[in-house]
Amino acid sequence: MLPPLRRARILELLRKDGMATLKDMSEALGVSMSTLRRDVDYLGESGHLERTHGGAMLNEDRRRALELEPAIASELESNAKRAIGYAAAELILTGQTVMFDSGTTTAAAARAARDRGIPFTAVTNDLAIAGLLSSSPSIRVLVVGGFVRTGTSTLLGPEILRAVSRLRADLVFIGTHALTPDDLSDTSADLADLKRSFVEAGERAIALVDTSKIFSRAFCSFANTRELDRVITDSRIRPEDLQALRDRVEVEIVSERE
Amino acid sequence: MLPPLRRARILELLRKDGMATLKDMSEALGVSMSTLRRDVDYLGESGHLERTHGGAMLNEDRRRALELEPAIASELESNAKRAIGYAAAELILTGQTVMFDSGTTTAAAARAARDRGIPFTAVTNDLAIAGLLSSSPSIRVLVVGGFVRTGTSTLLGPEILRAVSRLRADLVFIGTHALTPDDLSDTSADLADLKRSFVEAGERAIALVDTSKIFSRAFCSFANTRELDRVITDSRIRPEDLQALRDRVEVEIVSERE
DNA sequence: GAAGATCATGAATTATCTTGAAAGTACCTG
DNA sequence: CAGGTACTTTCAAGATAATTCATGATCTTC
Repeated sequence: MLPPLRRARILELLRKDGMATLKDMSEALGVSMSTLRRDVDYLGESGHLERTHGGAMLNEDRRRALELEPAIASELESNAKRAIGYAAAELILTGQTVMFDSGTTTAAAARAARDRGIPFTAVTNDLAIAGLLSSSPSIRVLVVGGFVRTGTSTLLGPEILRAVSRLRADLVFIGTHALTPDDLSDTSADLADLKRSFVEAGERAIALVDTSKIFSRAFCSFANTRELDRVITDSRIRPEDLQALRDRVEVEIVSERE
Repeated sequence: MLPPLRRARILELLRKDGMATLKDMSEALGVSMSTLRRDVDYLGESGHLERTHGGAMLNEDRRRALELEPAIASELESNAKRAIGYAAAELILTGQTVMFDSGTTTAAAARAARDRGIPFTAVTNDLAIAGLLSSSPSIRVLVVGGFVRTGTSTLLGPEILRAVSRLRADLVFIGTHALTPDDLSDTSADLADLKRSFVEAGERAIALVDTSKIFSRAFCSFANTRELDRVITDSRIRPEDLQALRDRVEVEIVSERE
């Protein structure tokens, strides 16, 4: 069995329950623990899954489709995402206006920003982010109106484009489905249009990217990396990718703690 | 059992009652006190729960921020509210546009409407209502943008007034803080303005009122009872109040089941 | 087409981590 | 303040992980 196939089947196994032990997987695939360990470590470093002692579980984004309990989802939120969110929140100054694109990485930034306790104005098209921020009395939260994308907490639509294009923000946090050294892209034209308008509305645009998304390409490009003011990602980025990216834009690498 | 799963299940247990003893949890999960103690301490340090002597409880702030829907599902929603919501949802016809005012009673109507499974378009200024409707693929959900009222899931502000005044709906469900035979009123001018625009935007306006609110008066009046097409309330209304109300508007009394 | 290099694999060894229990300490409660 | 309960610390056993090496397969290179 070819290694890529084996790795695909590991992810397939994980999709069943969201997590599995190494022992179970080695038996299911008929390979030795050594080989399986190497595969799982590889998939962990590339961000496709998360290692745990004795097993592995799906990457947060891939797990989302399984719709676990929110409390569980939050506990399983990756350290990388938390660290990226924390670094992003550090950039916010008192009184600024900050836009949060829809997504889990930007949600991590929103949570970290809330926990910093400084007053600022937030603008978002994500119901979950709005919910997170609403508990803090020092944060003014503006939700741009639009249609809910079924099964998600994202707001979309022409109304939103108009609303966003009228706004100016000091800081914009953008999530992305895929990032290459050249551009950022996402899965649908709707989303791409919206993210495009977010980038344009901000004085500074910061892309928050976890490494499972890095250097793949999705359907619709929505921004050039040179337009960004910074990319914040985690330390699992490959050195050669980092170099290619640094030729275009300032890159901040966060270290996952704990 | 993998450690992350065990920790997730601890949070799951806590979500049921809000708190639990270490002993109960160790038995429920089938792990030793030592292990459980380590997990609970870990979750305490990461902010997911609060330690107490002999047990643990869910972090209150986190509970609300994480999940908008379960907060409504809990005791907040009385049987009366459920019954009112059910009766309201019965009024919706396939393909109609329905506006949901912000509030727990209207949220009950939204939930019942979602569970009926018929396709319609919903308009709301409530994050929680949008969240619970978004899970149904047959419902188009439009969120009117605005500022979040701190500590609630209500959207407010001038943008929303403009947006609502441009819309037309077949049906509008209105919650109210207080109801007299003459008028409906609420606590702040902002809210009253908004509810006023909701009433005007709808072909038919239906007030959903549970009896704890009936026949009191709040600060700002926002509509005359004669403008309403119907009031839905529960059977605990006093007979003389019911009579006074029926002189002005059609009243539907629901019986609380269970 | 053969010799050498490179790589993937699995086994064996050693190191590290997790777990549960035991012993001692601090803390609530009556 | 006495008795029980919960907490902390420590340790040993088992499980998991990292490291190393031998083997066989594939790929280069001549």
